[in-house]
Amino acid sequence: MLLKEKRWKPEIEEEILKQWTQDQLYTFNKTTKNPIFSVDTPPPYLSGPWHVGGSIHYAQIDMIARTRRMEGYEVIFPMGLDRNGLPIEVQVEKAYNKSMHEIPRQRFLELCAEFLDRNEAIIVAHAQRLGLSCNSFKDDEMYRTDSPEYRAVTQRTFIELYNKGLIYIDDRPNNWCPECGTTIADAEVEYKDLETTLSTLRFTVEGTEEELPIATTRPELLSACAAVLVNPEDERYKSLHGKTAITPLYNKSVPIIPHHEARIEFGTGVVMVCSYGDYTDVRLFRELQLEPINALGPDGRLTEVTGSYKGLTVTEARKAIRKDLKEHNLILKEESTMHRTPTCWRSRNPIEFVAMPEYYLKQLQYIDDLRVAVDQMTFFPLKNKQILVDWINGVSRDWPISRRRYYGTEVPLWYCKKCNETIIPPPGPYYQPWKNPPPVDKCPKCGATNQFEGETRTLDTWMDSSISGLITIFYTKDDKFFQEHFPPSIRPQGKDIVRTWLYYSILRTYQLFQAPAFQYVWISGHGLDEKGESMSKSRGNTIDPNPIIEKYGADAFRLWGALEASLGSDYRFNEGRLAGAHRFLTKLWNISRFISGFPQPTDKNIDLQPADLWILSELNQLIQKSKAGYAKLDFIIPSRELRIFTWDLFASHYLELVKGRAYSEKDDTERTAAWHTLHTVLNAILKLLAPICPYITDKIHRELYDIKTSIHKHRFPEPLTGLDEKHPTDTLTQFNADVWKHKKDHKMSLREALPTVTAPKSLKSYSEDLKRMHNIQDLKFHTKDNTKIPPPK
RNA sequence: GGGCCGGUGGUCUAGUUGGUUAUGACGCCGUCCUGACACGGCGGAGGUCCCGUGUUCAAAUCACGGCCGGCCCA
Repeated sequence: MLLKEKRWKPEIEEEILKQWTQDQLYTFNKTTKNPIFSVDTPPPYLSGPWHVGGSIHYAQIDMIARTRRMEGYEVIFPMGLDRNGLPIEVQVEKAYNKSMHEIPRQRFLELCAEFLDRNEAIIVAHAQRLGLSCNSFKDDEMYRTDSPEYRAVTQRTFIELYNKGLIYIDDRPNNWCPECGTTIADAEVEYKDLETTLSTLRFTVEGTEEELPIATTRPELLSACAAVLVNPEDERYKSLHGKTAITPLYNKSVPIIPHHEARIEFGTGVVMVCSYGDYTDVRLFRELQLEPINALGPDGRLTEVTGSYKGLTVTEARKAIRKDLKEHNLILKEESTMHRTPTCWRSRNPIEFVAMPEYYLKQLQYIDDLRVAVDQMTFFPLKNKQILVDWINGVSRDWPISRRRYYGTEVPLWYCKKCNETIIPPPGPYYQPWKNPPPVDKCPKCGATNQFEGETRTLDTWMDSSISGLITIFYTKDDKFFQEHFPPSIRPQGKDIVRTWLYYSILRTYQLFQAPAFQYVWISGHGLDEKGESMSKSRGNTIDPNPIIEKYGADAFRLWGALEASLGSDYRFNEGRLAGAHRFLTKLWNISRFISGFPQPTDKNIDLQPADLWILSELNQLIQKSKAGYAKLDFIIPSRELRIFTWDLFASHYLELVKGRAYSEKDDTERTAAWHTLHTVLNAILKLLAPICPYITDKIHRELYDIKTSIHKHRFPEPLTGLDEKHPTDTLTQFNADVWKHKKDHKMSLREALPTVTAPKSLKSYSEDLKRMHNIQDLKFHTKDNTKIPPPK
């Protein structure tokens, strides 16, 4: 009963954690009669450990799960692990200093899995230490996006969409490294300032034959020039708007278009747009709907459209065309310049943009339906819904979903070598076409046998992660359950991946089920560093949560996260404030230690005194405000309310007020009422704080109130009925402050007696408690609202 | 370049459906061991609520413009 430890220490948390694990406290009970609430936990990506922002993010999501549990729901809160995709491949390639193309595919996959397993162990252990109440952390009960089961579901959805005619092949420019001979992803592109030659070429204006000099660093792409841009504000060229230019050497007509992308001060102020000199070109081709010309082939060499430069590499071709242009007197000027050049992180060479056939998922035709679906979901906070709405309004092309990478879910297709027919397998198993035989013996179109080629590409990882919500409610595993509990209740996530994870999840769910993907969407802000910049490995400003948890404990860390981050807004890391959160837990511990010295009365009929009624009435307000905050999933509200009530009202005023009664030797109704009230209030505080600080509340609650059942199996307290809501709280706290100040001003000890004090009349009912608290011999009352204390003689 | 969000004492932050002396934390200053807590108590100093204009009887709160910061996209 009596709390033994003098202080709350982080090490106690580890003992409690062991107990939770042993008791399997948070297991999901499918046969429950309670309403079910399902949380589509973001499966952490296993490229490295969490920084404090990541840990707080998950702690807050855990608060959602714990809140709903204490509201009476049976909660599905899975632990998933996102293991597909490029970053892990890059890590492996860096570690072995080899491209994945230089390693046998099977071996490469094994190396990735080894890295993932190592990172997974670290993250899972950390997630548990943080106090996450996921249903299970058992190895075989967490889901992994690279497991055969998960990938089979991803492939099943691909097959379904393919059969519906929603997937097609199209050419799109990709990042291409001529040195490595492969496509690389955007994430692998590094920008470097490299020296290059800026050549000013002699274009002419059609009709007038007027000279139009254009500076470019990519003369070898001249044959792929599709337009010429001038800035609309540029006075020099206003007369040319809408006219046509003739390219040198190729004598091709291209439109002259006014566009803000042309910088007046760069070169001659006129730029040529080619497929594809850089990202800007790629974008402009799309925006201006220009027809691309493939001057560069997938082999990294120039194509026949360039004429005599066919077969040359980019470097060779640039040299050759400059020579030819000079011979025809088409170069007006050449100068050296620094150019921000996209390069391959591995080979360090400039990359190219080459069009390649890739698979696309249709999405444009769904935009209107998605808007409707989005309006059927409730957003926490509402303002962050706008990020999604803006994105949906801006979607302008279909989603490219195939990747020329290895560590991902395979595109489940085979091709007939003879007639090029695409073979699509039936949904169900996990397919690896690059090593598995096709699902047919002979081609359904031409009848050829054993003439098949498996697809080698994989899917964009968002194809996998966008169905996590369905997995959460046992999609394909338990059809009845799935149908009864669709859609999943809530998608909690950061605002940085609204355009990807959230958008794609909504799109995919709609395509599969023609319904909104979630009931609720909860979108949080970012954890920033002390300076207010978001933490990232590339910035080098990440803060490791582990030393913090070791020093202050997970509860203090979580409480800080709750107090700091108002719903949907960014927050900054600040150790001093975290230490402040820790101090609150010490305070709570000491309050509990004090109260644990008194037995909890078992009597049914308690004769509550005015001071007891006062604090219980205040408690009622606390319960209402806290629960309202929890209902909004905005944890700053209950955490602040609890802090203020517990520290500034309950401890400072009520505890002092009832000490006389509580310590009384007399076994009377007044003492019983004090004991009863102390325990009632503490018990309620613990339950209200439990979702935020699961460790300390469980510990105290077990020691004082329920040794058998964890606080996390209990519900939030209900407000007490029949209490008068009107109490002179401000007058009471002000009176106490006045007395304290008086004694302080007169250098009196707090224990010292005061012969006479005159207090506001509204405090009359607390007379006995007040007299004992301040050691007042004669307490009088008057109709004024001030306090009168004669100075000591 | 475009979009979104924000800008409140030294630092960070609540409050923004407009309405009395603007919330709290950390830090700072002073003081005190009071029957749980010095990781505590009590008292105190410290603010043009980014700037400008406007709407209004009334603006931290609404509108417009600007400056600064963050994030995302291109």
